[in-house]
Amino acid sequence: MNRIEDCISFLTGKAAQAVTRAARDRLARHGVTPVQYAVLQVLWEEDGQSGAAIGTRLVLDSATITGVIDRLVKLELIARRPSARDRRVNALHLTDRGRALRGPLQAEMDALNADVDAALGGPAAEELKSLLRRIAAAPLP
Amino acid sequence: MNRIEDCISFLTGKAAQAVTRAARDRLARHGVTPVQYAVLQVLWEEDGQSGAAIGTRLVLDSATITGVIDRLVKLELIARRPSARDRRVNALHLTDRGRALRGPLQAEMDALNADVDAALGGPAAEELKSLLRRIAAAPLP
DNA sequence: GAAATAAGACTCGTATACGAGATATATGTA
DNA sequence: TACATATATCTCGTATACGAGTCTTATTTC
Repeated sequence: MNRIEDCISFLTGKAAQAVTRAARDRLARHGVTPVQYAVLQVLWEEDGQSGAAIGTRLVLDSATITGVIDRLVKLELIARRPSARDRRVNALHLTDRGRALRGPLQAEMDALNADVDAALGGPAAEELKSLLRRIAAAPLP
Repeated sequence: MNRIEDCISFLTGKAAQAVTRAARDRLARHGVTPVQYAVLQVLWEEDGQSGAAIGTRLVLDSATITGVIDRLVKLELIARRPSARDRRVNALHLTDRGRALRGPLQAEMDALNADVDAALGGPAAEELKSLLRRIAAAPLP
């Protein structure tokens, strides 16, 4: 592998960088980041989940998820509420502002997905997604 | 896009996360990170390049490349040497230790690429690389 | 040649990302 | 019940990543 541009880790990183930049630009219009969006998306599906549950779903370390939640709380998009069942847990609940962002943010991300479809062509985009899923799940030694 | 797992930005990010983790584990045996490896790879090709040239090649902001170079200097793998031609520039030169890492580090990354080939199958891996290049180069609005 | 502009490197602030470790609480087992 | 273990969250330190701004030096333009 003589050229860095042929190295799989460089290629995946730069593809993610390009897509994440587009996502960041779109989401920044609404004051949130891509990872913050991902957490909100999980809570829009089911409110009141724990940080650990969200971290598992998004494949994020507990140290990382703590910081993301801190900033979402500071933005008043979610709130920590102690769980009655398990006193180690803070249940995460959307605020009204957090709920209100659902439509606008999903529209931005739908547009981004459409942009990628347009750039690659629909079948190639589906093929890419399929390969990305396989790589993300592959057990690399 | 109702599920975060179907969102292209999530998929590219998680694929990159998986591959980068494998690269980090391999490179950590030699005390360097994936981005530090990328900088070394560029210098192995041609020693004495500027930070700006490397940043352009690796698609890294000047703020980012400064930090990476700082750490490579601290590791004594490269050294900053003022350029005679342009006094704004620090030419970056490999040290003996930086040169000595070429074989071992390239072997690690060759092994990683082989792992991905094995996980996806050769043709699928080539197809993935091709799609990743297209996405990285796509002009997303 | 002087002024405007551009480019290289750097600093600062913020946001992931993660290893390591600390604390509090649950859970399983002897 | 007592103890060992596991889990949820958090803190700290380090490393990208990048926007914004500064400083110095080149280059362009008039």
